[in-house]
Amino acid sequence: MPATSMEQIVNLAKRRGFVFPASEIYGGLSSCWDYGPLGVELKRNVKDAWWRSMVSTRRDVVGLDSAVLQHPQVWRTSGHVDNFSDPLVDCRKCKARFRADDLENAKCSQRHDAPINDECKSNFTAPRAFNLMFSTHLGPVEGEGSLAYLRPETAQGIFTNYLNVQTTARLKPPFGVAQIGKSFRNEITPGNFIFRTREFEQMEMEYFVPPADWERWFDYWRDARFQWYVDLGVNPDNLRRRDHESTELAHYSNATTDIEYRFPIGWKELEGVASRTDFDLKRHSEASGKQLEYFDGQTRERFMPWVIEPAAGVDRALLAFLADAFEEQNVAGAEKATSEKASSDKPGADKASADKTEGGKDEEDIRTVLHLHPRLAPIKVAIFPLVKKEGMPEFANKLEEELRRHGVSTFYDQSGAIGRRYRRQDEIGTPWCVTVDGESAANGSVTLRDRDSMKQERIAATSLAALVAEKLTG
RNA sequence: GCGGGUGUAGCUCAAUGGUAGAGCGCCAGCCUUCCAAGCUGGUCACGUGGGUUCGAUUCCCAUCACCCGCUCCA
Repeated sequence: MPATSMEQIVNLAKRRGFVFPASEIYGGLSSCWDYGPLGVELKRNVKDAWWRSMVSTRRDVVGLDSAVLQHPQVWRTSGHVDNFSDPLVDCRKCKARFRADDLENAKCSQRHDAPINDECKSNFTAPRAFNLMFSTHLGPVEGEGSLAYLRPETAQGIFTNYLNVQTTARLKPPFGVAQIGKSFRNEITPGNFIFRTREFEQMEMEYFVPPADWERWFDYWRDARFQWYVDLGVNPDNLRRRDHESTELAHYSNATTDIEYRFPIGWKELEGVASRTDFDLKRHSEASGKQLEYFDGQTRERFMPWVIEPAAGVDRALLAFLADAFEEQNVAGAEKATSEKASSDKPGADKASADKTEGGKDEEDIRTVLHLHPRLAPIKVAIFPLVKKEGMPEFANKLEEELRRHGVSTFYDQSGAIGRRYRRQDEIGTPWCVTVDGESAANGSVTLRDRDSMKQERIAATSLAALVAEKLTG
């Protein structure tokens, strides 16, 4: 189990404006969360990184943004109306929950996992149906004809647009269609902060391949998706792949691999890479009467593409990035050493530093750092005038404007000691801090401080924008 | 949904049947030339709704939310 607890993440998220409980002034709403100023930047950066990796840098994948509301027939065809609802019963005695349609295989935990008997059944609550899809009504009149569902996955919008996209973008398999957007599932048990919520955001890509090649592409995407997290700084030791047992496969899949992350709450699914076979296109073709097979002009062959789907959750990816980046360092010893060294040049400093050492002997000095990948960091560069005089604030202001013009997200802070300002930025994952001092106005140089190494270097202020851009793309 | 726990300031925690206090943070000022220094002042809370009571943050009930288990997914 990782040292970081979910509580620490939630606290930091609240304290610094990443994530707030939704409707908090009214007591909150179950498992709903709002993203604050830093959270929304982080989330955007996660999505941008995904889009860049899946769409922008590839010629074989295009994007799509389909509607949350689709024709109800879409969800009947996709199987979500039938397969997304489970009748459940609870045992009043042993508090276990069973699927009402699978009592044959249920075990009673109170009697050493013996099969449940009539005595158990007498303690059961009445079966309740849980349809995981949210329903709503289109138009002012509620009736059969106006029933609509909020999408439980973004994928179906891709399948229903398959022909539109394939023909207009003139694509031939293998090719992919990517989409980022909100989905909704009326989960029986949401919880664990933003890990499982009823409203959540997905990053899904449907990759259409010739049937004979499905295994090759399945392997390809499993590797590629795993590597994506590693490239964005996630410790590979906290990542693993888990193949689904045949019994746990979704109704549309013949093979699925989960990419799991070691969250503070244990190993949990981060992303699923599923082979969806030709299930969706075939069903939609049958139900709509539209020909969705691909005709290969070269081989003169006609085939229904198979689909490999990497489907990631934005919110849980964000949670994983936060958890993985989180570190609390006890720097009491290290800080003392440097401050003694620094102050030894000054007369009369020995006594003061000795007092400090004694007073802080068993006290902890915790430096909270988010080691976010620079591309994910909500703020790239923080700008500090060393003191509020001698033109330093003015110089710093101009530098900030310059950086913002270059699209670099910045934060200006002139309040408190310089060390405190560094700590503030460490806590929200800002990779670089720039300090403007007395020399800056004279020779245009500033101090660049690195979050992870805490090293400082002297650079020309005018080179900063290019330097940051290079580090972000490199 | 079921069982257990929790709910006081932005965060971490106190106290109390007679109307709440600390540390940190934050804001303002002074000071300060590179890793949470110091001084002064300030801001901010009893989850919500009922009940008992002269009086409830405290006791009771309900409700909401969060956390830990039981089950499902991205």
